[in-house]
Amino acid sequence: MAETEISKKQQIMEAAARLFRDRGYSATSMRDLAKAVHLQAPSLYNHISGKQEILKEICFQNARRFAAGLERIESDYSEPEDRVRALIEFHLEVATSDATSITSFNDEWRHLEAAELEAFRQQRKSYERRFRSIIEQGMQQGIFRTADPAIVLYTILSSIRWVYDWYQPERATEIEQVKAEVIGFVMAGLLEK
Amino acid sequence: MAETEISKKQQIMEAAARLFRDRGYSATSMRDLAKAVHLQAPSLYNHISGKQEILKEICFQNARRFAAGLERIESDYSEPEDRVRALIEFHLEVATSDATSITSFNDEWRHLEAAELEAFRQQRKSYERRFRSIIEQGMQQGIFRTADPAIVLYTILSSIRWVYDWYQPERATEIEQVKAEVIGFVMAGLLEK
DNA sequence: CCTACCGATCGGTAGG
DNA sequence: CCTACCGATCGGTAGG
Repeated sequence: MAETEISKKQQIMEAAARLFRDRGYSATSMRDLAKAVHLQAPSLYNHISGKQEILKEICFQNARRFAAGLERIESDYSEPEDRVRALIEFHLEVATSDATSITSFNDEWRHLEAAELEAFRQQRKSYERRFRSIIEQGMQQGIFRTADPAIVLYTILSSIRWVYDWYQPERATEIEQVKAEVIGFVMAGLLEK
Repeated sequence: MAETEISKKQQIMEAAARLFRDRGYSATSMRDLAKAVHLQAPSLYNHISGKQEILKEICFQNARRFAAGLERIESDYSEPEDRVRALIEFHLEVATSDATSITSFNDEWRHLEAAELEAFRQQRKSYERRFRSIIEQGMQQGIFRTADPAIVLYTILSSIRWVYDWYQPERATEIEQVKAEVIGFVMAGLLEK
């Protein structure tokens, strides 16, 4: 049945994301993964073509998600300040709504094979370039403090990353506070005066 | 000869740190490591007791380094603002002087075995507690903006981390600029007004 | 979806 | 410091 097929593949993908996050791609065996979804290892191959495919899907699915988010924010807002604020909020939203998949995306992409690794790097580079040009615009307009845009970009992106490792669903009540404070902190570092 | 023994072990440790950074602990085989230092795999065991020992040494050596740095800064400075500034500069100095070893320390410690993992987590927790209490002091004194000290701590620590991944020795001329701008950015987010 | 099984590679030891 | 080699485990296939 197509319906159960899809659902089982989804289960496998989610279990894989969790295992990749907890142990890393290389330390996760297909037998570990099979156990997590109550299958024997060979049965996995009825749903997926291999370990590498799982990683590929996780990485590129998230790359598309970030590209789409950036697209949306660029069309919803025109001021650099609003755009950066929305981007930080977007990153934090993703971090708290789908933390497991994102930590694979953040940390395990280096285990992609050569061709996919290259494509992934290019997509990330493109994302960074667009984010950076928003920062540059804000500096040119005198809204942001003048600084090296690349340094500012990486500092902002990194400053968000701890949330992926730290966030647990039980802390749901705190998440709005976390968002507000991280945004406050970063914007204070960014804005002129 | 003791002298050559020490030097060869050092070569192994440095090659391992580089491989762990590039491929991760699990994806690095003892045969990879042997090749990097021009030995056959079994010969490694004349210098080290096993793969796990290498990771243990990298992680705890760096834990001691950070503990010592914090100790020194706490005795050299008394004002929270000076202490935080010095801590950020210290992290950036370590990142640029010994990037390979530190990325293992940052990312590969989760592959420590149970007993060491527990000890490592405790040491890190202790470091974070001391750093956080400096932040709390600054807030109580009205020097830092009032916020959740834990959120501020993790945001600061993360905002420094990209340098480990990004820094390459050829960029030595830029490093003073990177330091100044990261410190400027973070302190602007932290300071009242 | 399973059992049976493949060749490759793993960390590490024996013995010199 | 090497050759020879160990048992365990890896990702994945055959065949039903």
